[in-house]
Amino acid sequence: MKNGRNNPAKQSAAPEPAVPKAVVSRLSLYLRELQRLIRDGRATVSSHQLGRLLGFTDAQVRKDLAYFGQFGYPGIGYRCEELVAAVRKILGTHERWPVAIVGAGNLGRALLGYKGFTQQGFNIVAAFDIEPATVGQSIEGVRVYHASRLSEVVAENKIRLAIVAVPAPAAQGVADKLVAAGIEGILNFAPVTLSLPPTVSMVGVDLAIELEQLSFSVTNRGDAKEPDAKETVRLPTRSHRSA
Amino acid sequence: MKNGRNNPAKQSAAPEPAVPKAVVSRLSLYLRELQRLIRDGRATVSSHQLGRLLGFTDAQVRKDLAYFGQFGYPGIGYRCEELVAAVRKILGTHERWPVAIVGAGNLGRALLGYKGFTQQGFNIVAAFDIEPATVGQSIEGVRVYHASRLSEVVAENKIRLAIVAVPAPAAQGVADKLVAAGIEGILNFAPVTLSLPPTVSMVGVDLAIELEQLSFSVTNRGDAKEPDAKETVRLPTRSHRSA
DNA sequence: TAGATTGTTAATCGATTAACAATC
DNA sequence: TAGATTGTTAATCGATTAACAATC
Repeated sequence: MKNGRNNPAKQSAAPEPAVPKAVVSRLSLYLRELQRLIRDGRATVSSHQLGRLLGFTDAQVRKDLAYFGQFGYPGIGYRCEELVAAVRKILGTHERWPVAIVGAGNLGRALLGYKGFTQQGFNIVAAFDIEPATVGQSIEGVRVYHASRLSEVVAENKIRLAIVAVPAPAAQGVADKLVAAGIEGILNFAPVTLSLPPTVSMVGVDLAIELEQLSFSVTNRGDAKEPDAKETVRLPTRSHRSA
Repeated sequence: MKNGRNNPAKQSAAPEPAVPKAVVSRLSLYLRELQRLIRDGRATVSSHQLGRLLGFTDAQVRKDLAYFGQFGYPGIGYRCEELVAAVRKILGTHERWPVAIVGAGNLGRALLGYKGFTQQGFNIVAAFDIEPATVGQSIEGVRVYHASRLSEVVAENKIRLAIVAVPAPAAQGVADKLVAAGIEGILNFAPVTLSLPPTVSMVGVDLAIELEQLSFSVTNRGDAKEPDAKETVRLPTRSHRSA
């Protein structure tokens, strides 16, 4: 119906609006909130309610979801269970992902024991390090291999996602090995910019940078919006990277 | 010179364009890259070079910096040392921040030992927990107090920033106590939306969500841009939350 | 039915990019 | 000087919000 007429140039393969990164990020927040609503016994939720919980407008919630299909019921809202299933399918977490972690130090060990991964559909199935004292150990039930066995173990376990938790100077080398091993996505905790081929996705989490963002907003207070302090109710801060 | 004429309506207190959150986030990336350039012995860098390293345009780099002043030299570029000092001042990390951490479990302990915080101007000076076995301990040289002593210790040490690393169900309660203690900014690792007064800033890091973002981009591959594969050189992935 | 709420289009708003005079 | 690069304004692009017919 749409895109059919008056566009003789491009024939097949509609350009597909391409989902903005920000939309996907909010999708995860919707999912988290929906799961909590279900735990609290809620059966349905409106875009207005869901938005209010996260500090978004109802229009934004509907628009975000509309990128992927029609999930709501006019007059009713969204059925929580149903929407959770839909969002998980969109995000790809309706099936479990085996994940590798490189670096079993301070941070790596904490991540190995993080329950949230398991709960949301990720299983850390292998760890890698080069410390002789660490290699061969089993941490939180996960075996630590020597980094030289990366390709082998990744292939054996059909691992597509990896977490990098090594010191900054080692990160690029590790990333190169992960790419060579066929890894498709990297969650990078090392405070460095990684050079990666465009075929590999990356999400970076720099813990010091997160604190810097806080430092900035705490330092520059009173500047931004203020005029409309009409809301008496204590509203949730915008959750993920707000401030 | 600017804003002087033809604006008789608003008299004092110029509206101040208000810095977009995305700009501040890139500022941290510029800082990280500049620090590496200095380590590599570079004295100056152009907006084009700095942008290239991070996957931004030169115009964006200049525009971002222009929000805060004039730091460059036409024909030369930016002096790295000088720009680092300027950016740190903007972010507020030219002075050290004492930070509290609540939750000395799995993740909390890892954060207590994280060197990156110290390097970028943050000192974790106190930890809090409620586990009798943990309270009283000293971890990585940081004393663990009982959570009931929050207000007291926060005031004594003039702590303005706190890290929340407790289980999800405890997070809101902890946040309330932090607010009551006068904390101004919270780095939240608990996978929940916190309700906070607008006077308190928050940055949220949900580790499972970061993996979900990866899962999405790895799942939806081949969709987005592709047409211009003119770059043969392996360019850095956009560093912080790219993909 | 009246009330609630969706999906979607159009209007608004904001952020990025291009372009260029000024400067070293 | 010619070449490089800034800071800034204007043009473009994209994302958010408002509005509303369709639906339950």
